[in-house]
Amino acid sequence: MPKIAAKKISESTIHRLSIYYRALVALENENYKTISSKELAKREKLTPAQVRKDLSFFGSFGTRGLGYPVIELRNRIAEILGLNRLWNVALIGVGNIGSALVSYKEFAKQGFNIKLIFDNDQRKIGSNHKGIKVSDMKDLKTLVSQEKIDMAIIAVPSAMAQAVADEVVAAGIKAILNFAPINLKLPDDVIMRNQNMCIELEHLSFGMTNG
Amino acid sequence: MPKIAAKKISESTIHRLSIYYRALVALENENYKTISSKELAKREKLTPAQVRKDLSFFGSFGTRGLGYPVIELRNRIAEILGLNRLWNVALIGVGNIGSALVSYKEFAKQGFNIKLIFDNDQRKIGSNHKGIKVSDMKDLKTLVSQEKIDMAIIAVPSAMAQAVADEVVAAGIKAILNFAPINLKLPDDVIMRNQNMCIELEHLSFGMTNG
DNA sequence: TGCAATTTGTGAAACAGTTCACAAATCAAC
DNA sequence: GTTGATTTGTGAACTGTTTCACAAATTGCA
Repeated sequence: MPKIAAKKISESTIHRLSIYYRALVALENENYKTISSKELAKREKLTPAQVRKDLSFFGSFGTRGLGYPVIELRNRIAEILGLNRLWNVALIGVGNIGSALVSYKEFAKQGFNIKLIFDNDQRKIGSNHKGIKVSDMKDLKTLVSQEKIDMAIIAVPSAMAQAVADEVVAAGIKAILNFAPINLKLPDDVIMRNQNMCIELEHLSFGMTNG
Repeated sequence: MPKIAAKKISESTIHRLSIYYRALVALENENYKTISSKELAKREKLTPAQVRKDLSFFGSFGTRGLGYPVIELRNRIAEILGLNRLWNVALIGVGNIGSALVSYKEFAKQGFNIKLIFDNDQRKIGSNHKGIKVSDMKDLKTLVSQEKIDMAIIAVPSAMAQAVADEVVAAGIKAILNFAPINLKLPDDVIMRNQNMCIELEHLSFGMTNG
């Protein structure tokens, strides 16, 4: 496996890598063989220099005078992002958000495979969601290690989120996507991303108020 | 209404404002009367200087030696973010994500009121979601102006998202929260935020791969 | 082969965001 | 009041990110 991130890669570069990846998938479908930084930038409302700088952190896979080979670059970015493998994901909490996520096709398409679902509501435990039986939270540790879970998605009410996060960490999971609108306290070796839908709406309302 | 943003406020500051807002609501419930930048920073894993700098863009509402008055600051941030009013929101697309959003209580709690739901699937039109009847996309323009809609949430499949966005813009809406994983092309006077859940998972898989 | 056009890769410059450090304001105690 | 402790508000320094600008590589065409 190639060594990456000798220099630290910025959050924004990683984010744009995901954007490039999607753009390249689209370009492949449109039968492009190569793409220049100029054109790629135009499509995604970025600058050509930014595209080149981002990609240059990971090596040089373009051809001067021609651009980047679409398929090769798409593969390379997939490799960098860790998308050329399957990730086993456990979903904790099968309320509104949780049940939407089970059916969200983009996850599976990118190799994120929701393998286990947990809840602590007795009425939900045992029920079926898209072919997955909801398990009891108390079996978390056992099942997570049995099923080799890599990541957890926390979609429980705010009040329970920290306790759930602690259990997830205790079960040995090192990556968490958190939908609860609170700031989880976690050990340094666990990576976490927050997905707070209200904050995005608030960004819009800020824009409308102070435009 | 007070004039804000003489200097341009950065995206990150706006984002942190939402974080401060939540922290202050929590502090109010814990009966804090004042809070120092030091303590607020500690709670949200930021630096005291950052907190002070962020708040200073909007005036000075702290007391030296004491800190910030919790209720007053919470109110002021609500005002800055535009949270001291109701926003009428139209939801377009009532699939997995869409129906989760209708029931998502945080929206209503922050004054984002989903007033209309649209879909183009005949089987869904007329059906009820949390007391809101799903309308036909072809009535978008009429209903949006009738109900004084301020914002749209687009939760339709990627392939339809641009066409839907065009209709939304034509209906006079100036703010869009987009859940489709594509880059919408919009006029300059329309503000838009993307909410792409896959990208956050990819960020985690990057972290796990290159940790 | 040679020449014009194109486009990458990358140091350097410019810009933006964060942290530092300290004067000024306030508080609490005596 | 005066003193000592605390904490804000903010220029200045610093750090990180983006953009610029150009040499080097490659293509396509004559």
